[in-house]
Amino acid sequence: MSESTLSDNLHRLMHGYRGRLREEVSRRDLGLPITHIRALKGICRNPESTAQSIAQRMQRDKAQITRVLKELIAEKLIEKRPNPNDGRSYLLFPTEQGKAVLAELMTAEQETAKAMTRSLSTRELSQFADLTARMVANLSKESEGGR
Amino acid sequence: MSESTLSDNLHRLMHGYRGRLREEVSRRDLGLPITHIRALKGICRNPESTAQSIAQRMQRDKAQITRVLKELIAEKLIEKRPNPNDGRSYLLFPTEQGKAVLAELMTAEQETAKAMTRSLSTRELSQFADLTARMVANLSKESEGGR
DNA sequence: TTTTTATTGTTGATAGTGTCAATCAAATTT
DNA sequence: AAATTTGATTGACACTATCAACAATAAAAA
Repeated sequence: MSESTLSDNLHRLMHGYRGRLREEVSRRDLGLPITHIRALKGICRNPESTAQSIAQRMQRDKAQITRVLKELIAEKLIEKRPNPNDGRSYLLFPTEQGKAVLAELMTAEQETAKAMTRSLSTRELSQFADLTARMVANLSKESEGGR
Repeated sequence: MSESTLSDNLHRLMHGYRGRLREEVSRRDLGLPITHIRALKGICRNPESTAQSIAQRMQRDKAQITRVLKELIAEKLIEKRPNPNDGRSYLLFPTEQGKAVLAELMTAEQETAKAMTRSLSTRELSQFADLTARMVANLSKESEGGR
């Protein structure tokens, strides 16, 4: 039995993490879905962000990103201005309110991570980060390896 | 910077994993969504399964489970029979076809896991499993700890 | 036993997420 | 100039998650 608990463990972890984060977020009366949070974070952290760059960084469909951005704009957490270097695209900036909200969101995220990793040592945490990153890399680069 | 790549790493890993698994599954012309796969797996592995037990094991909403089961039944991968011990519930059984499909699905899952973990040693793999399980446990048990 | 409460499964409603295809405008290449 | 590519948007749809209400049955309390 338990031939591949890897899969189930991943699902459980992700589900648990997202649920807990949502709790922390709504406890602070920040009614933002997780994708919106991640997008806002990306925009705050990376100046000169465009819809395209956010989509790439999050590895999400650009259609999805367009909709998320539209909602972030509607809630006045970000704004977009024409990109002086490319008439097709817009640069994305957090508003003051957006920055403030993100700060709270980051606190919520840290609380969640803290609860989730409360029994892990620093060493184990960095091991986990390392392993995760390597698996992500394995999944993205297709061409090489055993195929 | 990078205060909490933990969150993003998890998202990326999960997204990558699910995408890859979906690929493997559809390559084999098994048009099953991932939740359905997990439910089928649970039913095959655990005799005497009920909707309730599946929902608990997967930590999913029972409404969601009801719908998934309905579809698995429609595709003749499982069947349900009245539970002799409880007039409210039904016992779930895989059909022969269901068992056959699951076998293929498990192959797909293993291929995916193999690709994802191709650069990890056995030791690292079990470390990862251990850390994941501990985090899941941290998230489920609320009461104790620092709160 | 009768009444009350809890559990199992179902349905409806709605929100969030992911993917694909088509479109328009601007940029780039030919 | 014409053709192609790219950035953003929209439409359509499938998948996933959550909540509330409900009927039937079971279990507990009175």
